[in-house]
Amino acid sequence: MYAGCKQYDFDQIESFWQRFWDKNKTFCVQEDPSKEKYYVLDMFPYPSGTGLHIGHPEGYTASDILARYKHARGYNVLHPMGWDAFGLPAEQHAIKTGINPATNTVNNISVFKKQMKRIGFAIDWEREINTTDPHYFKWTQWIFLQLFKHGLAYVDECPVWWCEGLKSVLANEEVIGGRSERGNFPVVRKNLCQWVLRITRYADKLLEGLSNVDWPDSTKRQQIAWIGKSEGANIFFKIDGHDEEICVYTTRPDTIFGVTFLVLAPEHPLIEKIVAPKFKDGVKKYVKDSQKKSDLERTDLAKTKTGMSTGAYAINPANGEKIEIWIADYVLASYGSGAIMAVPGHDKRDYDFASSYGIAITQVIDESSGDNQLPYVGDGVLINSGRFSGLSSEEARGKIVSWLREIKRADFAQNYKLRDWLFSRQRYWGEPIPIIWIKENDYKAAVANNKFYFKEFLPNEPISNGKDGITYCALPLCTNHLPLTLPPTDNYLPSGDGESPLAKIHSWLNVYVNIETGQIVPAEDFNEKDKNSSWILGRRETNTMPQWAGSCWYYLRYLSPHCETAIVDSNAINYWQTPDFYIGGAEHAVLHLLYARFWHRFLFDIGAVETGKEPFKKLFHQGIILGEDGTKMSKSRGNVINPDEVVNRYGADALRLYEMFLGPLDMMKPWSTKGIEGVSRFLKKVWNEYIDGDGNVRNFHENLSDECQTVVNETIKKVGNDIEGLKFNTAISQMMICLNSIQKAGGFDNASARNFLKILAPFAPHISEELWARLGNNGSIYDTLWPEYDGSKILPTHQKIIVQVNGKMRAELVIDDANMSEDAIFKLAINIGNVKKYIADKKILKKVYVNGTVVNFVVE
RNA sequence: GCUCGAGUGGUGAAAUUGGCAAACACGCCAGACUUAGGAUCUGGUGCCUAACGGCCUGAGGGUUCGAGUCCCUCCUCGAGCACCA
Repeated sequence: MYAGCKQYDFDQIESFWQRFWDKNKTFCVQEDPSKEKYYVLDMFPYPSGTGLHIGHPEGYTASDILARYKHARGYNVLHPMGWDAFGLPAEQHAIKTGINPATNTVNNISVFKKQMKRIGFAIDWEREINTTDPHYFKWTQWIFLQLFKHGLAYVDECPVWWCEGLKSVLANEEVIGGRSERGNFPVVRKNLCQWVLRITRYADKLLEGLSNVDWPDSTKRQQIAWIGKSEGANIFFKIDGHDEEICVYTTRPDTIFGVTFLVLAPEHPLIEKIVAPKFKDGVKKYVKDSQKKSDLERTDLAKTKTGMSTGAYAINPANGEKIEIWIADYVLASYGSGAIMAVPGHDKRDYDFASSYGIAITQVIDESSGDNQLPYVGDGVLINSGRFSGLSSEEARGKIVSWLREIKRADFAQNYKLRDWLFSRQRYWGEPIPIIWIKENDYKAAVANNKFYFKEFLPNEPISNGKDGITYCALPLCTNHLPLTLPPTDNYLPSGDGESPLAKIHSWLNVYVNIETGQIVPAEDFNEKDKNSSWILGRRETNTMPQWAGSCWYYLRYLSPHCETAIVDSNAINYWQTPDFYIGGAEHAVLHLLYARFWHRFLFDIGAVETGKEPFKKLFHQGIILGEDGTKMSKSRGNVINPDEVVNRYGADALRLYEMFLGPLDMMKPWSTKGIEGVSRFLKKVWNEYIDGDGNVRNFHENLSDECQTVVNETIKKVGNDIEGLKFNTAISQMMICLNSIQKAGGFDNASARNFLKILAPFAPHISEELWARLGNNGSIYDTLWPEYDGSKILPTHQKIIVQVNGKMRAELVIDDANMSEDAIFKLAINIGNVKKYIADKKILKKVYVNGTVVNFVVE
C-alpha cells in the first residue's frame, strides 16, 4: 500500500502516510524490558491562539530525527507531546470574549495538534497530556501538598506591585518606570499574603547537580549565577553605647583592617534604636524616601550613591577602631544581613560612597603589579593589617576569621542570591491551591483530636496567617479531595482587593469541613441542623499556581499518563526513568529548568520517584529562527513565516529538511524562502532517482562503481555520526553529495537505493515511506534497522599527499604504497614540475613530512 | 561595568589532532531542451590582474615548517548578569 501518485505529489504522499501511522499506531510504545529505552523530550508548547510558529518545528524536527534514528538503532523510543495550557493569554482572551478559557484552550490545542500531525512527527499521541486537565493537575496539586507537608511551602507577606487602574497585581516585568505597561496606570507597592516555596533549602543540591549533567555551558553558568553562592564570613561589630551588635556578611574578611565605616540598608531593624538624636530627622526622611523609590531606581548603577549618617559608631573587632555607621540604599536588605562593612580602598561601591561623603579610604592590600590605584578589588598581600600583614589575601581570609571566631566576633558563612519561589498568582486560569483556611482554634482542636481526617499532608508546624485580627491556619486537602477543580464563572476579572477572581465565587469559596470524615460541603448548601462540633467553617485559598507548576513534572506524567493512583506508575518509571535528551528554547534557562530540577530533587528525596537525582541529563537549546530580514519575527514587522503555508507550498518533508539545513541547530539564523527551494529540489531529485516519468520504479544498476560505493558508505557513516552529534545541516549536505554522485553515475544499485532511503527517513519520513513501499516492502520504514556501512569501501586505495613550499600548497602527490619511506616521498615531491618551479635554485633549509598528509619544503 | 559566545564569498554556511579555506545550498552568469520558463539539465562563479602571478577567514601582533583553528592586544555584534558586599 502506498499513495501511488505518478509524480512527487507531496500532499497526497504525506497525508497517506500520516493516516497510516495513525491507524497502525506506529509510534506508540510500551515498556519492553528486552530493549534498551531512549526517552526524547521536547519542551511542550503553550497552545496559543495564533497556532504553531515556524520556530516550533525546529526543535521538534531535531528531536524527531533523533527519535527515529535511535529507534532504527534498536532502542525502544519514547517521544511524547503535550500542552502547557494554563496561562495569562487564555485568561485575557476569556476576559475579552467571556468564553471560558477551558473551551478556548481545547480549540487551540486541536489546532496545534493538527498542525503538528501535518509535519509528521513520530509522537506517541496516546500519551498526550494537558496541564489544565483535572486528571493531570490533580497530581500537580498532590505535589504541592507534599511540599506543604514537608515544610517547603509557607505563606508570607510579600510586597507586590498593585495597579488600582487594572485592579490587579502585576509582575515585575509588567511595571515600567512606576506605571503599568498596559494602560499606563500608576502602580504601588502593596503587601499581600503569598504562597512561597522554599527552593533556597535546595540551593546547594541544585548547585551540585549541575556538575553531573550534559548541558550547554551558558545555561549552567546562568543557573550557577542565579543561585549565586558565595563563601565568606559573618562578622559582629559592637555598637558604641548600645548592647546590640551589627552582623555583616563579607566575602573579603582579609580587608577587615581597611574598614572605615559600616552601612545598613534603610530597612535594617536596628536603625531606629541606634540613631543619634541629632540625626533622627534626616534618617527618617531618608528611609521614607528610599521606600518610595522603585527597585529600578534603587538599583540604577548610573546614579550617584546616596546615604545618611546615623551618628552612631561601631567598633571594628580586628583593631578596636571606632567607625561611623551610615545608612544607604545601595545596601540591600534582602541579601546577607542587610548590613556591610565598607572597605573603600578595595571595593568599588564603598569607594564611590566614601568619595562623595569624604570618608577615609585606607589601603590594606598590596597589589602585585604595584600601580596601587584605589580601589583595588583583587587579591594581593596584606599591609597595614597588624600581625596579618605580609599574608596573601587567601591565607589571611582563613586566619582572620579563625581568630575572630575564637574571640566570638565572627564565623564562617555562605550566602545565596537565590530567593524563595513566590508561588501564588491572583488569577483564575491556574491550578487552584488545595488549601482551606480555618480559624487557628479550630485547627488546634482538630489536630489534638485523634479522629482528625486531614492528617495526610499535615506539616509539623501549622502555616498560619492573620487577617482582621484573627489567625487562620492552612488545612490541606487530602488525596481523596483532589483534583480541586476551578468553579465555572463568567467573570474572569480579578476581584479588585488583591485576590483572584475565585474570591468572588462564594459557592466555591466558603465551605463547611467535617474534620472527622473529611467531608466538604459548600456553606450555602450546609444545613444548620447538621451542625455539630465536627463541622467547621472554612474559606478556600483563592490564589492559583503560577504557570511553571504544570511544567515542573510533565516529563514524569508521560510515562503513565492515565495512572490514577500515583503521579507516575512505578513500573513505568523503573523502565523509562528520566529523559535521555531534552530540547527547548534557551529562554527557560533559569525559570522552568531550575523549578523542575527543584521539584524532581524533592520528589526524589521523599521517594516519590526512583530515578537519578537530576531530571534532564542532556539538554540542548535550538537557536531562534529570524525573519528573512534578519530581525526577530513579529506581526508588526510583517516578517512572520507561517508553517502551514510552507507545508502547503513545499510539503512537510521539505519544511523539516530545510529547518535542519538552515545552519547549526543551536545558532540563531534567518529564514530564507529561496533557500527552501534548494531542499525541495533535492527531494524531487530523490524521487526521480527511484520513480520514472510514468510512476514506475526504475531499474537499478547491477553494480555501483567503486567511487560511488565509497560515497554511499561514507554517507551512511557521516549521517549516523552527525545525527549523534546533532549536526543535521552537514548530514543533509552529505546526502546531497551522495545523491549528486549517484545521479552522475546514472542511478543507484539495489542495496544503495534501500540504504539511502533508510538514512533519509528520519529527516524526510513521508517520501521515504512512500518510496520504501514502492520498492516492494511491507510495513513502515520506521521499523527497519539503520544500515551498517562497509568500512573497507571507505578507505582510499591510494594516499594523497599535499606538497607545500614555504607552507603554501603547490602540488598533490599520489602514492600507492602507504609505507613509502620519507626520503622516497621527498624525492618524488621535489621533482613535480610546479614544486621545482618554486624551489628553483633556492637553498632548501628544511624538509617536513607529516605521515600520509603533507610535505613541506622550507626554502630561503 | 562584569562574564560568556560569535565575526569566513553577493547570501545561509562547511572545514579530525594546527595540514588543499569556502564542501553543500541559495543567488548570479552562460549554454542546452523548449511556444514559454518561476520546470529540468550542463558549465562557470572569493578578491585584484590583460596575463604571469599575487592577496584572502573583523584589525594588528606573536608561536609554528605550516594558523580560520593556539597565545596577546584591540574593534564590532549577540546573549546573560547587573550595587549580591
